[in-house]
Amino acid sequence: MNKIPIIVVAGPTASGKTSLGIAVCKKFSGEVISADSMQIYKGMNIATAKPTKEETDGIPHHLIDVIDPEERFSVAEFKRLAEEKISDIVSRGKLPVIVGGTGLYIDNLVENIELADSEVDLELREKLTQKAKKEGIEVLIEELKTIDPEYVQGLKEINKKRIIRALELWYTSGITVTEQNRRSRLNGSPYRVCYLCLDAHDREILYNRINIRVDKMVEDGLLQEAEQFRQSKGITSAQAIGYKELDPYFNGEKTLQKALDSLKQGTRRYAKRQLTWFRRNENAIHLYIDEYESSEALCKTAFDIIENFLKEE
RNA sequence: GCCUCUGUAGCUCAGUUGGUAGAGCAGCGGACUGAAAAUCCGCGUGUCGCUGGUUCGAUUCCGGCCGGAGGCA
Repeated sequence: MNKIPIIVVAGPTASGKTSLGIAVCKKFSGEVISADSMQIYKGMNIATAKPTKEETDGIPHHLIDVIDPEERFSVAEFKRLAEEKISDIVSRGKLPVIVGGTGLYIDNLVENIELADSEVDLELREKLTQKAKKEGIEVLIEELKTIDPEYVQGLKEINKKRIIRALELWYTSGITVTEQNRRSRLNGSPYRVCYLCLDAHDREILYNRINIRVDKMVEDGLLQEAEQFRQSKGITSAQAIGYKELDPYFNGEKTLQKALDSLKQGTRRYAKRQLTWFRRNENAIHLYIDEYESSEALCKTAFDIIENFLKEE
């Protein structure tokens, strides 16, 4: 069976993924599938730097504004939705272009990592969280040791969230993380991927773009949007960078300036984590934004790479 | 012009009764399989303003110079 060619445009926040993705779509008659854990939510527009109607310029964008902020979402659901979109796009003779900064989502999709058949059990999760709080995480580690000793042994550090998830997986599906990890890659990927990743040699350049972008968000009404989500207190919006950092300002504990500084800092740290994620991907072709005179020059290089990629087969 | 205080990491500052130094914040590196914009783990990155002197040895003591703050004129 022939593999389906897809393009990925990844990279840290504020690196220019959106505009490159759109340029690629225009050039190769593609459609964007957003791989962004926050842009998927309705209404969270300014903080997540969703492309505006003008920016998209007629290019269809999928998986943006499809989930209510109160609703839970996960990699597994992302993969399911994205797979549907890919076959739809391909059936119409268009090229799927995955654009986004959520590395986990992208890699699960393109590497076809198959997760065990299990439902998320928020109640159980909460119970385990409480238990860890009261009796200490060590108790949970001991418990997990009897279930999946291999996983516990391989842990390089104690990460509460992952330990709880491992127990949750076992109690809801009867499968250990070790077993799931083994099974997840049994079926190879149905895709042939051209994985482009925006990057910068000089971190300062990226950080400056972040600072400018945040100031622009404020001009565009970030405060009003944050206040609106403050009322709803959805589990998701509480996580988004751009709202939680403004809480101390609304509570009168911080000046706006200070709150915005920590918002920028949070975004910088996030960008760093994204870079770490993408850096380890050997298949990614890194395009360094500070190697190019202009965004047109960068686009041209990307176009050449994609053209060659599509010619192969 | 004189007097006082001051100069140590990117920033704010400790410290060394003389044996080339350490906190917080910032930063850097890494992990990542159903919350991932989440959640974790690791790492001081330094001409101790410059220059002479004393000393086995000076960031520390002494002199001069330069920069900063304040006071008196």
